[in-house]
Amino acid sequence: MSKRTKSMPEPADVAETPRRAADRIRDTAFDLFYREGIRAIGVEEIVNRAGVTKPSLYRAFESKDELIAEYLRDYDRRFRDNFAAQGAGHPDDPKAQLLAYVDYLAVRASTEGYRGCGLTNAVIEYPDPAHPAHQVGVESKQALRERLREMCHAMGAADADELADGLLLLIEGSYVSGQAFGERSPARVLGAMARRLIEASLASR
Amino acid sequence: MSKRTKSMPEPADVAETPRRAADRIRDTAFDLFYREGIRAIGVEEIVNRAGVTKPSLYRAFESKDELIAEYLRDYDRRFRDNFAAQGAGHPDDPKAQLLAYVDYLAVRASTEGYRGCGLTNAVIEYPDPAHPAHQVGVESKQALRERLREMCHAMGAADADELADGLLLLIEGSYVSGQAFGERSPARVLGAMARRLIEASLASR
DNA sequence: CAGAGTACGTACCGATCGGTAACATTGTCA
DNA sequence: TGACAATGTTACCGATCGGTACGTACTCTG
Repeated sequence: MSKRTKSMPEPADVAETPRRAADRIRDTAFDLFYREGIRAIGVEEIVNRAGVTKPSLYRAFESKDELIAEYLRDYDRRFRDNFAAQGAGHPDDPKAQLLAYVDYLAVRASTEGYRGCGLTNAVIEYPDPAHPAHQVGVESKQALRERLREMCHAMGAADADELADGLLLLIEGSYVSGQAFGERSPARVLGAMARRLIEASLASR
Repeated sequence: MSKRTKSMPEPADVAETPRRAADRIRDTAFDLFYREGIRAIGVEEIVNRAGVTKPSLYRAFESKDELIAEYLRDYDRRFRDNFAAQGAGHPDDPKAQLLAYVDYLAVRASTEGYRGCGLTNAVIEYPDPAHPAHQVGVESKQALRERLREMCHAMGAADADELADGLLLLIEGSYVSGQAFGERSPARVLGAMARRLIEASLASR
């Protein structure tokens, strides 16, 4: 890792600490919005912690609401990636893929300081359907529901849509319960419960 | 319904529109906090809608945080009452009591404009464990978990604690999903899923 | 080396936040 | 009638909110 020359900056070699103000803002906002809540964090705190200034924020983002929407779209992207990554070890086996994610979530939602799903939290923080935060959150949840339906159908469940909704309830329940119970979260039984619902659906085929 | 005499005011006969400023504030705060979110509502808006003034609020409540805690304690009280009321038709039948609440919730969480559980929402809005709103919310959830465990044990479930947590996940999932999906909420399958988990637990006895 | 364009900071805006001091008004009781 | 408690009125506090006008430093290009 040698110091790069001034005359030839390569984008890749400064990836550790983003040099662009917009990137630092994005990263800082992601962290603060997720951990502390969106309404709880003002733009002042974001720019302070990012080591930049307010005008830099408003040059890169139209408004705080737009920054929030950006954060949530980013969160959604990471979620989809992670959801896919957890099941990557089981190609063409939707049931195993689903259980892999569920088992992952059961652990993650039972760690101290867990803060749930950023998208779910956003929908709750912004109940107004007209607010971008609400909209992005809802769209992501609809996509997840659809994905679960596809998987349940693919695994040959008798009542795929119903099973998918049941699993969605368990998953969302794990998101929020993790925040209230910490290490002893009810989310620890998520895997067992998901298996019971799935088995019941596959048995009654 | 005759007009009461001035000399003998009865507490019960003015219940419709509370005359005391503190009561009006309490009722208005309950409504606004629940529907719009706690952080979204300022004390100014509360007193305006309640038709009172700010000093009246601060004569009755120490601070906004204390008013929030009061709101949540009130919410918890109503929740317990309602939870008991739904099962009141089935004395000495914990399974039927639980299913009665679950069936009630499935309908309520699938109505347009549903705003979930005020306590769950508060825990999400105030992730800081030191904040009274977080604490009251968590305490209420712990009590619910304990209640579910008792009921699952009483109905003779093989793994009562595990089943209780599974049902808690379904219930909490219904609270939050109702806000994202409205009428077509996954919460509509809550009853069917709860029954499957319960039957599985009772069968393996 | 000049000049353009980009990236950023200093300082400030009006509005609203939670909260309070001082005083006037009302209705209820003795 | 007169005391008391409850409420309203008005005006204000410092802090923070989201947002912006304007000046400055750097870098790339001619």
